[in-house]
Amino acid sequence: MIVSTKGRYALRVMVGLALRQQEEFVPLKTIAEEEDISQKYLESIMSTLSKAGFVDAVHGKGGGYRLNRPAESYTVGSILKLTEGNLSPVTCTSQGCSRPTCCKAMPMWERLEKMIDDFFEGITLADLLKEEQG
Amino acid sequence: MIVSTKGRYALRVMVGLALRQQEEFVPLKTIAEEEDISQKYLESIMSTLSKAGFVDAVHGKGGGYRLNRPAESYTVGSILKLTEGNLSPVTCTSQGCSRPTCCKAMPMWERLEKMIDDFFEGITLADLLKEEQG
DNA sequence: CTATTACCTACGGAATTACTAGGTAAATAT
DNA sequence: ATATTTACCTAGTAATTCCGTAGGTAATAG
Repeated sequence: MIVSTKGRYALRVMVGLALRQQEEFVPLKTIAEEEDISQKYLESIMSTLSKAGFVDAVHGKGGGYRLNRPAESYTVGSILKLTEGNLSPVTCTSQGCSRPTCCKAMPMWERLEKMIDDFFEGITLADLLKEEQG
Repeated sequence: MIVSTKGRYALRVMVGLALRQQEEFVPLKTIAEEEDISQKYLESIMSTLSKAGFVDAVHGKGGGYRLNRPAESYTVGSILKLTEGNLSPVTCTSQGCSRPTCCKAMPMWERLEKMIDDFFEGITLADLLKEEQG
């Protein structure tokens, strides 16, 4: 599997924040309850998003997190790459091939990786907001 | 990651067998040495391929494994699905979504899964044989 | 009947994933 | 000031998956 819970949670949280635009700061506790994610686990995810500058964070009462850019400017790819590390479908492309001189499959893996990257970079948070719910 | 060593080894083995067409039976030991894969680990992979009827196997001297169909008839997708179980990029599509009624990302995951499936089903062992080596 | 091969069940170590525990620091309200 | 509310930090841990290993049994050929 390419995308673990960490990346999927991050995406859900970002969608949730995008629904509020940049109106207000939303405390972690509220996000965790709304998204039904463990508060403690969510901390580490928000920390990643905050350090990377994807969200603004303020301490104290009335504080919390909010987006600092419009939803159109966040690609799904950027969020997933940040939280997952990378989106390589095989270690061959991310960590090198063990048989570089003879691997017949390498060109295929490279094409696949590019296809997946293009897919995720072509979708923004704003696109996700438009989706019909299941 | 979508494709683990198990699937990648299986693919390499099948490519190796395809190079020999259906001329001869190749013993596991030979395959393991050529592909530099642990003999014991390879056993479990060959067992999967054999049970699924992807290869013929015969015991005893002069025995081993060989393809039972032309290389064009094996899609990469069929080999990887067999050995990996599934090729879902997220558990949401393979094991169900934890928030089916409100997940904005679900349509995206479904599109991605289909894209990956189409990709792998569109490539055969014969296509891989034509690839230039790295 | 011996050598060579595939086949089978079970176990084990390492890495990754998905959290949890317990505190500190900053901002605000009173 | 001080209490409350929030984010931030370091560390640990349980569960799962991945990647193999160990040790045998069954079939085939010479």
